[in-house]
Amino acid sequence: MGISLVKRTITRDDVAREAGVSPATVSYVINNGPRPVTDETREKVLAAINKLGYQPNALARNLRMQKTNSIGLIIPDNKNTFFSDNALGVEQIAFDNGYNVIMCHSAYRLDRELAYIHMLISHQAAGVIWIPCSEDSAGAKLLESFHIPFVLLDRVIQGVTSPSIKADNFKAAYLATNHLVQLGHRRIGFIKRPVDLNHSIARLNGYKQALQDANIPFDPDLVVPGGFLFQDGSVAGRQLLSMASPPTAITAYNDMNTIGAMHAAQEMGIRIPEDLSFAGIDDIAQSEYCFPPLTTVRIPTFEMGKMSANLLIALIREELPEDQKHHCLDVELIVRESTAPPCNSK
Amino acid sequence: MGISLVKRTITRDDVAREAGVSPATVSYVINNGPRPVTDETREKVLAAINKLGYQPNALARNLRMQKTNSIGLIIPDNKNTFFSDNALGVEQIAFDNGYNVIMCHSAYRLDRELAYIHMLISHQAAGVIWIPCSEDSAGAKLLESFHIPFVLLDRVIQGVTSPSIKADNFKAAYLATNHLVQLGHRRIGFIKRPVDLNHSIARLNGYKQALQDANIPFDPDLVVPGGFLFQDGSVAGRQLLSMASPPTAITAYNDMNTIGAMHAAQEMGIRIPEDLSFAGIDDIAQSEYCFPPLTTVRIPTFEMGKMSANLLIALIREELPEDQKHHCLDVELIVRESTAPPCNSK
DNA sequence: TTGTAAGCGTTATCAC
DNA sequence: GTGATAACGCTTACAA
Repeated sequence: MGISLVKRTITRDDVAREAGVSPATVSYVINNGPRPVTDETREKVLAAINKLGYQPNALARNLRMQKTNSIGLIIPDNKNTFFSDNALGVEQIAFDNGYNVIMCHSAYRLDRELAYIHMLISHQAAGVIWIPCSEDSAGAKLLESFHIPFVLLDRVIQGVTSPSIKADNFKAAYLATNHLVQLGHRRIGFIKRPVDLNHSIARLNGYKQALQDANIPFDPDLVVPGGFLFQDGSVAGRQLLSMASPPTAITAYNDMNTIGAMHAAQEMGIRIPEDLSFAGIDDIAQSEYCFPPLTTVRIPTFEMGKMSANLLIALIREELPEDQKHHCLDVELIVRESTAPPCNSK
Repeated sequence: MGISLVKRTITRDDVAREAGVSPATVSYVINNGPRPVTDETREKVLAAINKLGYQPNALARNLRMQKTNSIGLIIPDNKNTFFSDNALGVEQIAFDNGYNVIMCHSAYRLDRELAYIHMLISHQAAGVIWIPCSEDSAGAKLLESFHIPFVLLDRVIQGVTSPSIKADNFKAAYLATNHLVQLGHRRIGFIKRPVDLNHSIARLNGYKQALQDANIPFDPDLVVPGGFLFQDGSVAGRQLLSMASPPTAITAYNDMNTIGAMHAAQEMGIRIPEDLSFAGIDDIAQSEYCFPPLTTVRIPTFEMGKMSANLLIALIREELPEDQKHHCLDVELIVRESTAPPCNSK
């Protein structure tokens, strides 16, 4: 027994009746205030809660309190580990602080993004963490008009001054390119994002700066567009490698394209790293799995997620100092080298 | 203007006042029923809604209706693409049906799982999709006692009769192993899950059956435990390859371990596929990125997520026929072969 | 066809 | 220290 089989919710009034106290007293026990309760009464109430298996109704509570513990997380694609890893960081901090996360996938579509924003407003979300899929500001305006705080993750929107978190994308590309420069390469191919956004432009600039610092002239022919699929990187790689004077090293705005290009090179029978070097930026795929090992710059996605949640919670609690609204997280080069014997040694 | 700058929520009563009608009429317009409204009144109401930027309060609505549109999704780890891909499928179907998804990460911890289940009960979740991290039935009992329907994804819990979705794990391992058998291999190593669960036992059995069907005696020495990390697969691979009489082909209960083992072999300078073949089962990493190309069995994670959401929604609507409660999704072998010239041709 | 009002399960302000 | 009771914003039965 103990478990009710009738489909009627057990309310605070039931608990009060069972414990022989008033409904208000039950609230005071549950919420540990705002008024004191004698230990004896408390015991009675807790016993009744236990016996009835009472669970407070968060809907009623939130309606009354005029606020919720829900935060919306809007990301373009959970299949992409860059986003899902961010999501994990957000969830972790949210959980630790008693918030729950409503997952919203825009699928890179503005209409879905707006639909979700309407939903979040309707559900009285306490705040939103958002990786926008465009620079459109309609959603931001909407959230602002309903006084729902939000944090922009990885992207920016023109004219929106909300807190933001990003990685040091310039440095990421700089480090990857510079690693290849240090290996002695002077013709370094770069696969760029097919449609440039703020962060991909920063990466292209990092590439250019690393070349410039090494007194290597920038050759626009060595920059080719990749794509969002692994195969796109492969195509871009083949394009670079079939040039009259092909690069001796390749990097890209993200690892999906780096790995695709590396794959293409391997299919072409080119020896890596003897005849061609690679360095990546770890957005999406897990470069760790590559062979030969691939040196990459790690983007701290999980940390970005955690930080954005911390920022949002501070914002909700109105405890966020103005000078801590915008953060750029540092990135780190991870050198991976093969201990494998040369290819033809066996 | 048009957007209120005072932090006061605009309610249905405000709309009614603005439109010069009663609050009830506003509801009838918003909900398209249950009573008819003249076109003229409707226009007035819609105009007022628009002018005031009114958004109905879902909390109040749900409290009144005694039900919500929220479904809980409990997964162990969103970083693992097996789970995040499932999540994407769930979200897609949920969105299409007007449900929102509350993401709950158990991080493989029972206490977190239970904490989330309590949260979902408290929030009056309409249903739950759950990839349990253990065979403990406390959470299931709790959900049942609150009459919250749930679907078990990929796992089963002893004594729990809720609807379930899984992949044909037996067939997956059978296909992978059989692929290697067809290539002529007779000593095939298998990396098993360190702690066996229902699905990993099915995979081990699939491996055994494929051997048996080819009249290859089962050699327990060829089965070694892997782990949850890429490195674990690498260690297991080295273990197999340093045997007195090593296998000529290797497969594993998941691709994390397959790829780890393949990596180990490459580090050891072993030529693939000339001296050693691999076949995988695509749970986690994206085998597509491997070189040499890796033949794998695709587990339809996205489809599993979609199907579980469809099942749950039918269950919520009490429209789920008894004979459609349990589903086992088919799996498919994806043969990938290299077009690369042999390793030493250059 | 439309208005009025009860009630969903809470919290918090009153009295006692 | 505790018990009644008025909101919170909505849906819907009932009244007009």
